Amino acid sequence: MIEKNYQPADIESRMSRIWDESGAFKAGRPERKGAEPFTIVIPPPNVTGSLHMGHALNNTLQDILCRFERMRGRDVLWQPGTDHAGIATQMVVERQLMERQEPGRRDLGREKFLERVWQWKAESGGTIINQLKRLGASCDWSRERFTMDEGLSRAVVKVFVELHRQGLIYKDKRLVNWDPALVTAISDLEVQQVEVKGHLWYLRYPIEGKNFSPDDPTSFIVVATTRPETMLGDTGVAVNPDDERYTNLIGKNVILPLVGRKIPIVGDEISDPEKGSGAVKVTPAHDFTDFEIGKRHGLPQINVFDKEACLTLVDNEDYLRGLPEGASQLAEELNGLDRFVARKRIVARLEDFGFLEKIEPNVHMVPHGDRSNVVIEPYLTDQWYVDAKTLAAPAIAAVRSGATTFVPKNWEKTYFEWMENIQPWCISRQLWWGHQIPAWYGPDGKFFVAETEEEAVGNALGYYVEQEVITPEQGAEMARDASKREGFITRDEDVLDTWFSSGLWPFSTLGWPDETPEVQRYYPTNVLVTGWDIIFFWVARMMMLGIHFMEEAPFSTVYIHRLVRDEKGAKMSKSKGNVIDPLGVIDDYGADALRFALARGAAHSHDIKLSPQLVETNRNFATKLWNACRFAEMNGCAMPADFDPANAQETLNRWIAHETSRATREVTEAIEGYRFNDAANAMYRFVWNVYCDWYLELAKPVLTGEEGTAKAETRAMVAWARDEILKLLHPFMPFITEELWAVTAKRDGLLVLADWPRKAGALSDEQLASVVTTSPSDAVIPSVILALDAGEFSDPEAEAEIGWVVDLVTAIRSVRAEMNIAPSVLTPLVLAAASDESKARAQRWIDTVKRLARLADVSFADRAPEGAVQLLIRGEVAALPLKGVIDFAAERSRLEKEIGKADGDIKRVDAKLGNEKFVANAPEEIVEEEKEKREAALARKTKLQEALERLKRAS
RNA sequence: GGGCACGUAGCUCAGCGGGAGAGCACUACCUUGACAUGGUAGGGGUCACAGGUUCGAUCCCUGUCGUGCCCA
Repeated sequence: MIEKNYQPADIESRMSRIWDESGAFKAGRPERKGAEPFTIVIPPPNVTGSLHMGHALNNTLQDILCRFERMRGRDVLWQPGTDHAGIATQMVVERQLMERQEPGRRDLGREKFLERVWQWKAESGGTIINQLKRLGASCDWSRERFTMDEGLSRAVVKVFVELHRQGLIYKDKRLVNWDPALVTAISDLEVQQVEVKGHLWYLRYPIEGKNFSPDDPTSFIVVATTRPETMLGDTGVAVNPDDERYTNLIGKNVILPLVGRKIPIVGDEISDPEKGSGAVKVTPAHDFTDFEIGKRHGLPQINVFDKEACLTLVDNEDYLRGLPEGASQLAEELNGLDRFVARKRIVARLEDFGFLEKIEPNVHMVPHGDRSNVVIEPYLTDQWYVDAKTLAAPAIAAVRSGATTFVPKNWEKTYFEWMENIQPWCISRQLWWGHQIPAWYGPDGKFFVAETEEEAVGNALGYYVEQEVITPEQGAEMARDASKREGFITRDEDVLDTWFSSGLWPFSTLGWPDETPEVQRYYPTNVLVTGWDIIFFWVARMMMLGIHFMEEAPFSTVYIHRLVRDEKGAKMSKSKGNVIDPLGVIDDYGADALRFALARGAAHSHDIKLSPQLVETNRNFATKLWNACRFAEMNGCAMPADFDPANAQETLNRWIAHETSRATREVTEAIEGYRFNDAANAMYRFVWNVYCDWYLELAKPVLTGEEGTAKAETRAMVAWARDEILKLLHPFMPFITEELWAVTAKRDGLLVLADWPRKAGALSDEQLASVVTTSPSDAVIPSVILALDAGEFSDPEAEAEIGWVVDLVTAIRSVRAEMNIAPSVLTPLVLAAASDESKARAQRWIDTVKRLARLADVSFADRAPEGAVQLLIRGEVAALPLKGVIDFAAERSRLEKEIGKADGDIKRVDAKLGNEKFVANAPEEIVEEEKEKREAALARKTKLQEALERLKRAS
């Protein structure tokens, strides 16, 4: 029994439980052993995260695919889980410690702190997973994984060690993006370029050997910089070799103001004569461009900052080297200052001595850490790197060859662009939470990489014994007792970038490096679904590592969806306060409504603009479906076991079978093509505008009429079409459809595992195989094809008849509305000179048409009565005698307008047909169509003119 | 500066070579036995602009203008 009101909250909690208990989402269900697998790995959300609209969209789309394929009989594995989010998690736990006024991270020490992180994870790490369940995500929750799990960690170590052995992981001293607040390196992708209103400082650098005077331009060269404080680390000045102002200066030296360091002027193409003064200071240790310039010209790298981006000058050998007496005074004065305080001091000091020429306002992009939101410092450190360029080559090739394809295809260009310009990937992070790097250092800094401490230590001790640093006895002792080697052999403190482990996700979650049956069966996966904003995080990493270790790309398709924005098109952000919380929306309107709203908006070329109102609209759709099912129930609609829609006798029933078949085809093809919006919108139209608006309305007289075969068949068909609708809608609106499935009939099983309505002409792989194996000489048509032909239901005659009814009813309603005829007034209808076919149709539909068009009765006549409103329905006149009601002038102008339209059509077609080139060049069927159009328009015009004549006579 | 999109009804978007569409919003009427979270009807668009290709362009090409995003 269906409840009177649709209440999503009730249904959703109940269905979640039922699905969970049934094990419906589990991969490898025994009855699907022989089925083809369908695999999606979830792009692992951050364990600290909570569900935002982006997740809601991303997972709705994945769920549509999974439920669709599950209903098509595939063995679906949707692999869920979260990543450990090194920086974010560490920040969350540190904040928690602070709020609780407990000892901080450094006070606790590494081991204790990590215990706290695990404790936090146990308590709060399941948030987003539970939220995904509320959305209805049909993941195999029994297989949930976490990137710090034992197995996945083993995969990480193995990958690190192997890549290192292959020379694809190495240690290097390069500039990294350094976050001075979090005190760690971060990746390019964690850096946000933010437009900042800054300044351009023009500084005078005195030329060696000249007497510096601010009034003598030949005594100095002007450099422009956005970061004057870095001048302490300058080791050169670069000018463009083609810049005539400076060519004579190349090779000379300048004396660095305040510092006194002698640094060369070099010629380098990178210097843009148009920009600033045309000369730039070169600070190789603090700027990516300068680093390259420095390398080209052999300039030293002088690092003047510490890890927190405070000046470190005292005891800084690189800085002090070669400086004149008195330099240490400045060093002491500035030492320890924050970079922005230092900037002010240095600028003031430069100004005092006449070294500051001018300051211009300058809007420029400044890198910020996306977590800490502080300015990122290019910083010279030792870090571990992955040779991404080498790994990228096969990843590029996989897309070029079509082994992996992007949907929509144009994202491939972005992918190539990025992959072809990929930089070495810095994978070490100065954090505690994460996979600690499996490298051990000896006293001389030499490192030993191995999968286990035992192995690494063994190698190290062997080496140092051989080098006679220690005796064999000492070595044996240290090998036996870990405390003995403390301080001699130490493990690398750093951990790996979270993405290093996420990159392994498509196979580490399946049990790799163990040779599990799951790896065999579910790798490679079918599709990765992700937003374009993070294409490089997931796609690139998973592609590179997947191909390298599994010898096959991790997914054959990458579906890129757009972003969810607010109703005005602005990106949702906490600071703007325009965030729509998916859970709030689910509370208000239900998960099904949210999912359907997202799916209907998920077009390929646009971001989705979402508003609560839009979700409400889709909740209304759910209500509509609910009430349609209630209607069916109240009318005793049920499907006998042996019911076959293809054998229906009633035209109306054949028509809805025809329309259902068409909807099935549309929806199936749209999902197959990842056109979620087309699929959802096709269902919206079919349910509302076909099933509810016409089929149920037209069926009402039968359902409320006398018992008999027609009524029995209609009851069965109403139920059949309803079931097809529930199936077709299930991937989009799983909760309501499952509920309605359960309450509308006695079922063999859950809807989630029911068979997808067969698309006309589509063969399952199994069926295909059986067709293919049938030898061509075999005259027997495989039975499977016959069965499928029956499944493709088409009935143009039924379509024509119901179309006629629809047109008639619509036209009468329209004219009644125009003439302001009250609904309570029933009018007669006269069909003039009706064909036998129309007469027969009218007889069959008389009750329905009377009801829907509010008619008193229907009769036939040779011609329309005098003074009637005359409607043209599919070439024949239907008249409403409305003496006393009809406004002759208005009716005349209506008919004249109609005639005008017909005339316009004829003229347009005549223009075409009169054009020799058209007749000669256009395809025959188009010409034929145009001729038919002309005929039709002409016939319409003739009839309308007759009607007008009659009207004139009457008035 | 380089790249990718996108300018179609008030709004959000579909259509992408042969008669301009949907949803929402709006207007009018309707509490008719599934549904007012509803029904019926209606108004509303030189498909950004300019060229070109074509028998024919909202659709393909070029350019202009405008908008958004990504990378420098």
